[in-house]
Amino acid sequence: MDNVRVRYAPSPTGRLHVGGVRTALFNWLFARKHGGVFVLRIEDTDLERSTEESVEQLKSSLRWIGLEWDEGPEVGGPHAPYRQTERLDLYREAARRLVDSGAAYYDFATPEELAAFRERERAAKRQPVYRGGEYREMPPEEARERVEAGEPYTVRFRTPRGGETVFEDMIRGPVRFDNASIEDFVLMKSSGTPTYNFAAAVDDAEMEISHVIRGDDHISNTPRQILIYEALGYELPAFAHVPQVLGPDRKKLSKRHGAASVEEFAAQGYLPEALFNYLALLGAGYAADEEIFTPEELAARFRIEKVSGNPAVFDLQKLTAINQVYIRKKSPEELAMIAAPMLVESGVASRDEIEGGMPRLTKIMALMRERISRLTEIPAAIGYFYGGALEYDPQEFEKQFGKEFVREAFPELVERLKQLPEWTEESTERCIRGLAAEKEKGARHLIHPTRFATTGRTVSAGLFETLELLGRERCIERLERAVERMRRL
RNA sequence: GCCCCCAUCGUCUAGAGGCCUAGGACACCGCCCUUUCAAGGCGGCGGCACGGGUUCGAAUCCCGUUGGGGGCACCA
Repeated sequence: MDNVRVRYAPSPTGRLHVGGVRTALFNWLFARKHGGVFVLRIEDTDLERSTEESVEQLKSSLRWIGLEWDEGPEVGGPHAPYRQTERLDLYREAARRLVDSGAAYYDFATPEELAAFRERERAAKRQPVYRGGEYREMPPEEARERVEAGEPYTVRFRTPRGGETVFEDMIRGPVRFDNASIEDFVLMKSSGTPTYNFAAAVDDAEMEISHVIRGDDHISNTPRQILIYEALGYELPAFAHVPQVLGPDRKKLSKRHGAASVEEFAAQGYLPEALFNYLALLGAGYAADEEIFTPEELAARFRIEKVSGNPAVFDLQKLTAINQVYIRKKSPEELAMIAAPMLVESGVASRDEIEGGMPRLTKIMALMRERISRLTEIPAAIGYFYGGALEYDPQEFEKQFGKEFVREAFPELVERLKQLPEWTEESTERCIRGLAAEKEKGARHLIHPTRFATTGRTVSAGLFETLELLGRERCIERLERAVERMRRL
């Protein structure tokens, strides 16, 4: 396939939805696979809802997840500008051509008249298909006069009354629509701005987009855009409509389901490469033998015709599982860099403590990296490596220290640990196992209370490596406090 | 209501008429490893929506039903 040019064309009316990223992702994958160009175009013709803030969010979300565009805002390109509000002349010019050729006409009906028409049709149990009423056949000279007189108007497409418009969807095969069901849709609004269908078709044609890959909510727009392409004399692109991303209730994924935008997932501790990998897999029809892939591998294996036509349910648990895999793939150094600001921010440790202790933080992350599945778990998971005395859950404390053997042997253990000439994983292990052996008890009888006393938890990484990283002073202090408290039981 | 799309374990999927006793992954449940957790290993539970055709043979092809999704704007 040569000269592949695809595009992602969001409207900046909110945060980037994961369904949107997935569509962008498929475009990107397709472009990479075929050595093509990935274009970003901002569809901001809805002046009411588009915001500059959304444009920025869109761009930063796309970059965060690793979808750099080859042409588009900021990076430029041969078809600049890439924002529809900066391309208005193009649409006006195209509209003029269509009116001149008779493919479109001026319509002077007021919104009230249109509403009345629709109501009448519905009352008569007919599907309202507006055909421009008297204006469709108004002599061009008369229409032009009224336009020049300043009367408000829209430009409508003169949809053929019969026949059908068919296109070959790369995912679904042939899709057909009766022209009779397509009304004379608006091309230019009375405000002088183009409608979505018109702007999208003109831009896709002018930007020489070869494959239009977009959400399946656009299927019913496709025949209109094809009609526009044809009337303008452009060669048609290929189309592929990818399904939506649904929540567990099979409704379109939204904030109600926990998170729906890229920013929300980032805030919840998901790694960009994990979201990328998961979303690329979702409904893409990759062979199911493996599932952890780099973007390059994903691109090499991507086949648009394998994409499922079926709406896919977003599975947070699976994303989390993949996230865990990617966390484990990160180096301890990288994780320490990520963890540092989180620890300061959550008040777990002071800035000085972190900055002076990066080697130690790195070791901590090496221990903890396979025990967390989201970045946001870090502060809570490693908090006990910082600070002094711990809070103990009274019930659990009693469970751990109420046993006769522990009450007898634990103070002795603490004494011996204090005497240790060096404080290492090996020395503490020898000490604890040694005492257990002397008492003819399994080492776990000492290991569990020691873990609880030093970490305040019943779960942690291996005890001896944890002790070493915790440091002698902190451990002894916590152990002695535990002994004291035990005596008060 | 009308138009369009879709239909394999709970979820994502493999499957392009015989390789299917329907395979994998996540989740779930056991067992193993073990100092707890995690990771890892082994095993288990669980599905072709339904009804008609076509065919020697259907998860695979056709029709219908049901179900889900989307669209029917001077929104995109």
